[in-house]
Amino acid sequence: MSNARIEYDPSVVEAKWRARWQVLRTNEPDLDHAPRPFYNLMMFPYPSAEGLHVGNLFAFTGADVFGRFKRMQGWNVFEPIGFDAFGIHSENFALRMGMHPAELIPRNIANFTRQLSGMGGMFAWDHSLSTTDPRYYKWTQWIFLQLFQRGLAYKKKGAVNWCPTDKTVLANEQVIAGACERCGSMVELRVLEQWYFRITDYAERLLRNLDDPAKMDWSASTVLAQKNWIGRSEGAEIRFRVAGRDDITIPVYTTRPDTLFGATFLVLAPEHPSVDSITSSSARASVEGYRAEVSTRDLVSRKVGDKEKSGVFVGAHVVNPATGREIPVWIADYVLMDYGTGAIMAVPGHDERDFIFAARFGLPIVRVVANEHETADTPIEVAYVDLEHGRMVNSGVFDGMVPVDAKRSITQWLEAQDHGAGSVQYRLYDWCISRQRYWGPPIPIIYCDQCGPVPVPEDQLPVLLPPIEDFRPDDSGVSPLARHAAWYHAPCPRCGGPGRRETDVSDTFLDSAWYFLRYPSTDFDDRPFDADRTRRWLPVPSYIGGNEHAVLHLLYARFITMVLHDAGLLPFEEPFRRFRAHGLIIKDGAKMSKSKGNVVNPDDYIVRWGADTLRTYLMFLGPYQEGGDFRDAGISGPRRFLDRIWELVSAAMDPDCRDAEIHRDVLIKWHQTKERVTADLESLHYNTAIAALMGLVNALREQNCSEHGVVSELVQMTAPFAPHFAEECWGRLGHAASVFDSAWPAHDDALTVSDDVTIVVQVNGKVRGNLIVARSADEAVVRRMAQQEDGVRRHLAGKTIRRTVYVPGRLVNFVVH
RNA sequence: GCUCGGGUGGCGAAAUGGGCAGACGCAGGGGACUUAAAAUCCCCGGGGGGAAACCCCAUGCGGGUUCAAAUCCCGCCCCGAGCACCA
Repeated sequence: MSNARIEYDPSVVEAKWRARWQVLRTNEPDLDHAPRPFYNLMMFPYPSAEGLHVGNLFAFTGADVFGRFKRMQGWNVFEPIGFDAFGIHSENFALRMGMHPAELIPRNIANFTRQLSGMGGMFAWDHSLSTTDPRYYKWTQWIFLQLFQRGLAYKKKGAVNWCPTDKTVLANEQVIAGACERCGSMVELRVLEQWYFRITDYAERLLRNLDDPAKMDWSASTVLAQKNWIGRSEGAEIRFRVAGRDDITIPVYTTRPDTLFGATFLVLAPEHPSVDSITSSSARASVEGYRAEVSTRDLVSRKVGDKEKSGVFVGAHVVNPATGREIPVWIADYVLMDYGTGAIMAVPGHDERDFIFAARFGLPIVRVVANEHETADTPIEVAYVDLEHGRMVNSGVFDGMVPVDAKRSITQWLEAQDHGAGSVQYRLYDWCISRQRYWGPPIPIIYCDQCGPVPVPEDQLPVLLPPIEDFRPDDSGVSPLARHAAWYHAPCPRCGGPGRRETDVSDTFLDSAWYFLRYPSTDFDDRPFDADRTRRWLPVPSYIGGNEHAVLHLLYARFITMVLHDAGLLPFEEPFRRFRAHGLIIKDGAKMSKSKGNVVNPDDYIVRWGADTLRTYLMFLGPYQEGGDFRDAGISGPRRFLDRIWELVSAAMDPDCRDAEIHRDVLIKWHQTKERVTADLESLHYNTAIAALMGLVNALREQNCSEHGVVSELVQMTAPFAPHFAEECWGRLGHAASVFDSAWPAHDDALTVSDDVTIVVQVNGKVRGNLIVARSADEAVVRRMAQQEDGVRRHLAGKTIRRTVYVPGRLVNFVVH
């Protein structure tokens, strides 16, 4: 047979099947009639100029393997891909290259498309999208309007980091030690009007659903990150009366109302609105000086801990409602205006930060909790913060209680006395969505002197981003769009009078907060997502992505989905049923990044080894959900593995290999492998699935077996990892249709257990021999045989067996003294 | 500082309702084939001792529970990621 000698040439095989998939529309499911829809989602990339590196490919391949597996299990898999191409990254890169992002992005997308189809992804290209396409961002703007109409979008002043050299707003992570990460100049704090989304209204629901298995099955690490980010805490809001004033009380939020008797001063954020009215005339100069000093500091250094505490006395006192004593009021920048009420009761005895502050400024420290070795008068050396242990002291009628109980009792007492009430707070902030930049979707609002901010009517969307040449941000803090007069001036949609467009664009996280809703409906221009399509394909049964998006992207997507659900536009409130975080590829001990100079470009590997070999190698080098170490040398193993399957296929093409007899050992190994690989693919344990397939290949070679049915199923199980290769092998074996339209191999439980088992024989827990017995052998026989093993007999000689431990099918352990 | 991961051969890693530690693979050594090399195929391979049969030690470190611990418990050390004055 002549074609048995054909060598495996990946470049030929891969080009052939990529072309065939495209012609046959193999990867384009019927979105309207698919009987078993399965939406296989992965995080879409930002199309950088550098192209995909193998770290990106690792992520996409793992998701693609899962989609291909599901398809072979009979699902109609929809696996779309798109491009998250708006944002500061593209804009900054374009600025650096002296290009316009509108020119740059299509080029990058073309390169990404080439790479993504080259890796053999099962992508439904007909439904690809780019967030920069007006056909897409029209609906991003529409989503903004949905929130605006429901009162969930609002404007307020917010502090931002401002780089005076780059003349731009910086995100907190772009500020390193108070300096701009790009130019190194010191960052200033500016207060600008910003658009916000009221995500905090949804904090409780966003938190609660995380624990609802009917709605969400997510990686534990991701759930935890979201819980921490939402940061729910329970405590009380307590009102403090200002001494000598009837018109003003100051509410504080505390998680430790039980320590109220130990509150020896109050601290307000420097920006707190009551500061002006309570500051005494003698303190005014120092208060003003302190506030001015604080306001020049950037947001990051303001928030970073482990620095000297600073603050000033405002010259006023409040009354502690528990003790009736007057306590001083200070302002200090360790209290943040945007958490709780912007004011705290300081309990230096039982809070580390208050303790440091009190020690620095000589403020009194009172103990209100004591453990069993301490009394009410034991001086406090370090803040005692344990809520579970110890007893209340110096706390009037609450003395003797455990702090957790006192927390409840004192809250009740406060409510009864009308001094406050139990309260729940969240660490989560409202989502600031405005960006004073160019490369994003304009926020669809027109300001009118008569009507105020007016939403752009839906039928006038999209508000196109004008193609201006000078999109460089300037010193004004106003978006570059404001300089484009023809665009900036627009009539008020309500009264027709002169109006001005909102010049901020929206955050890229808004683009990516709904892209999964758009994919199935990219062919409709009159609606963002079609109701029938959405009902058929969503919520997403499998979403795979990086944990770097554990909080922001995934939380925002959940929030937007919830809002659209409440608006009656979606039949579900959680968009992703199952989410799994993949790991990271490490190279030379570090995460792959351009700044580290350890980026590996997959193109060279695909040319040298083939995409199928690279895919298999990436999935083999470590557990998918943990990542692994990329080393050049390792890739030859997976290639040898494919070569050996190719040889088995060549042999199996011989008619004599049909229905040939299968050695019992091979038969068992075959069924064990099917069971193992199926379970491993389901749980994303790709590295061990490949190891099992290698084991089957080794067994077939040892037994000289290339039975047609076994080799066919081996090829099927290899298909998710090496799709082009498997198609070619499948064809060579004489199967007509695509391997991806074949049914996933089933195993026979009865054939997954071997007839014989190896029993380990131990004496005092140390292995001294082993024996092979029939699985069905009974205990007495096994014990007797075990005692007669040479090594065992030697170690039992002259000793008395005190006890025998027998684990069926596993071991016998003789305990002697 | 807090939270979450993770420390197993020369290397990537397997094995956790406790039960032969190192499956599978890379690199390495030896052999076959070849005039030779590459490719391919076969064999070896944690450390120590021993001629060998065998014996001892070994899953970051120190304790503990158990007939039996990589796996469970207590106390440390190191690495990675995230959060970071959230009252």
